[in-house]
Amino acid sequence: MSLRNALLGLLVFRPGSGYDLLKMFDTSLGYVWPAKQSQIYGELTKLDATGLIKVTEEGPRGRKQYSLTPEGHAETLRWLSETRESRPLRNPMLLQTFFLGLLPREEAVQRLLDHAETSAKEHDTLVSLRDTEEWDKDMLTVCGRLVLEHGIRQRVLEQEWAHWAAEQLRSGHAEGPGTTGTETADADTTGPGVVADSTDQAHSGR
Amino acid sequence: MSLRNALLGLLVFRPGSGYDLLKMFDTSLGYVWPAKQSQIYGELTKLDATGLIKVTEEGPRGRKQYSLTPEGHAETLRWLSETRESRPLRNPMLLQTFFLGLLPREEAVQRLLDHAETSAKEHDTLVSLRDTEEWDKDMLTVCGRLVLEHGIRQRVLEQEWAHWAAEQLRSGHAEGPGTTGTETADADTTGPGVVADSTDQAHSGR
DNA sequence: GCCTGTCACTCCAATATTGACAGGTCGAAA
DNA sequence: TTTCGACCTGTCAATATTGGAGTGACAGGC
Repeated sequence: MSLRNALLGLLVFRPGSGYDLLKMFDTSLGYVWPAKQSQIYGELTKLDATGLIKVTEEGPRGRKQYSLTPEGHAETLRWLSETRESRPLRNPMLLQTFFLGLLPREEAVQRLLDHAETSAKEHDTLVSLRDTEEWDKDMLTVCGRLVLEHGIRQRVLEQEWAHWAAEQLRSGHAEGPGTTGTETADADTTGPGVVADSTDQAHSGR
Repeated sequence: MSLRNALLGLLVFRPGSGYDLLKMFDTSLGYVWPAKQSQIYGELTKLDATGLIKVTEEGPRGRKQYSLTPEGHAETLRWLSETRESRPLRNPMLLQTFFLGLLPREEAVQRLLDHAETSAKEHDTLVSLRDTEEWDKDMLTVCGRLVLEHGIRQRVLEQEWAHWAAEQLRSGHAEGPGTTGTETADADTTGPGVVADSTDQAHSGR
């Protein structure tokens, strides 16, 4: 539902074609809400049908320039004032981290360090983006910068955390299933009864 | 594709039913990869069909206990070693922030402060979770703690950032479209020609 | 005139996710 | 004994997202 609002939001500032919007997603908005071309065009069609935007001009190669209708403008303001229910965000990296104990310790550590390095690179990219003047051209300057700053801080956090986590594992409690060799894929990594079954499960043991 | 791996990952440690897994998503894994009941059951069926897991036991109320097959175990290890392509994560909060300039300044500031407060609450929840012993029962202790720590640091970041951002807006450059009244929903908030059109757009002006 | 690159849109199949509904079992308390 | 609150499984429609194919128009350089 938010792609829709992202598009409306962009169109508040200036009318634009699907292609224009796509470019903006690629260069800026996509950092916080990625969207593919097929999704953008599809959503624009729907928004047009709903009456939140309309075609105000047709250009060279079938180019359609969309603008907000008053309803679209209202909808955007409504959306902005709406209370967000803070649902947890999907994070593939953390998901993998959750199960990192299944890898041999050095590999697990390496994975974390890789993450730190990736984050460092992204950090540098964002910083140089911040310090560039061109930026003002296609970003919604003030608030765009807030978002950018968030990204930068985020990358710093990722690095610090990853190094800390790697250290945790290295100096780690010997406890982990840790060194599950790649060769023996035995099912009883944890052994039986590691976890006390809760309530009803006692049945199945019978 | 990752829900699948999340399920496999959980099943490495102990066999379990859809219901068991659902509970784990609700209490732990769901913080980094939310999933609904309907999705979990569906995915389990698919995994069973693929041969990555199998039913090893049937319990009281039609309960089916799934276990990993050797293939499932292998798949999990493969997934863990796989290089993640770091795609930007969707973040509704940042998306809204991007367009916060459309709200009157005080409201925008308030939104940010609300976010700080929400994060503070979540922070406390996570901290108390960390300091609880029961935690060890259903979490994959070592790595689970790494993930938890990430969550805690994240919430600290959110608070710091939100306060910083709020300050930025408050002391802000008067420039912003800022004080768009709620009453007059006029379309020309930005006025014409704010942004220099790039390349091809010149056509449309003709 | 031809070629290449960019612009610009449409359509589609596959998969992922949400939200809601439906239905049955068991244990314990009232 | 009934009833209630877990427990436990499923299905469905709607929507969101990904990834790609296919099409044609226009501009500039050769």
